[in-house]
Amino acid sequence: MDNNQLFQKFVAFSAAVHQITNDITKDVKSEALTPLQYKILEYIAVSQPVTLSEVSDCMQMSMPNTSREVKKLSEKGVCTRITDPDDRRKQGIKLSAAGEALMNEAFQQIAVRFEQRIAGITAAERKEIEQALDLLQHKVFY
Amino acid sequence: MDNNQLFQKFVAFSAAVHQITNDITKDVKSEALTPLQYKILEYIAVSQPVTLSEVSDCMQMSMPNTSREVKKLSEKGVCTRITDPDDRRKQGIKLSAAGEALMNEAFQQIAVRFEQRIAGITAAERKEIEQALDLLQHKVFY
DNA sequence: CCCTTTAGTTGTCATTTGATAACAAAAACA
DNA sequence: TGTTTTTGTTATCAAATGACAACTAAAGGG
Repeated sequence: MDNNQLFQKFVAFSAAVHQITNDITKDVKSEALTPLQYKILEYIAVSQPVTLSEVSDCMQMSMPNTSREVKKLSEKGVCTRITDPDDRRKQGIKLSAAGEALMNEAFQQIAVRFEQRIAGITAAERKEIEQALDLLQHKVFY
Repeated sequence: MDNNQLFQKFVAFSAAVHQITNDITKDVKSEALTPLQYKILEYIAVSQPVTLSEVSDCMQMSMPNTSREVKKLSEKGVCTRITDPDDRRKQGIKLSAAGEALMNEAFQQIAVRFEQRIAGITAAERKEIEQALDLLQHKVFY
């Protein structure tokens, strides 16, 4: 069954991606943040501004726990919350300047490790990789 | 800088893979297992037989904690440990019959969701996806 | 205007996970 | 043979995370 073969590849591939990204982002998170807090901050970084509910949905955690963790993040000065003037129940969560600095540093480290990983690759291969990333993102991981 | 663009894609892609696989495997884990225990069991399933040290390395957890969690898994009857006759310090960890059954069921559920996700794709597209998975796994996530 | 829904907060408790010290036994090595 | 290294265990403690109840305030709908 061809279907099954593709699924096998998918499973192996997902496992590999998890493994490698864990490896690459290992020890990147600031000492001041717990792993969960780092993940939340990473999510905020790429999706800002976000609401608490969006964080809650995407991170698959309950509102009370999300509220607590985001509160800690803003207490640590890495994100800010401003009430949405159109709907004063909602709040827009963004990185603060300190948060931007922190995440820039983190991404920098990750970038270095990523480049080490793909060092010595030809321009043609690079192109192929780029296309493969695009393809999969559109057709499978959308 | 082209380098940076590729890195951006890599980050976005990794995030998407995490998100989608979390979504797909959500609620799949047996009620009897904690998330960590499920991940360990998944690792054992695809790499068996493994030693404790291998689990410890791959899951990036300390030996004491690994020992504890694997002990719980065998107490729950989902894996077995047999002492390596060639080196009696080591032990080969495998899924038990119950563990196999549990993981089969889990993979079944994941497979269903995966197929829903790629439903309505042409044979040519399927081929492309397969090739992209292979390419990335060999050149980036190895 | 009342009622319901949505968005978020606070507090509390249980469970999970991480960290560390102290240990045992087999293997490797000198 | 004695020492060191590898592999794993047990116990204990602290921190992180998850679950839930009770609450506030704003918005929406009749």
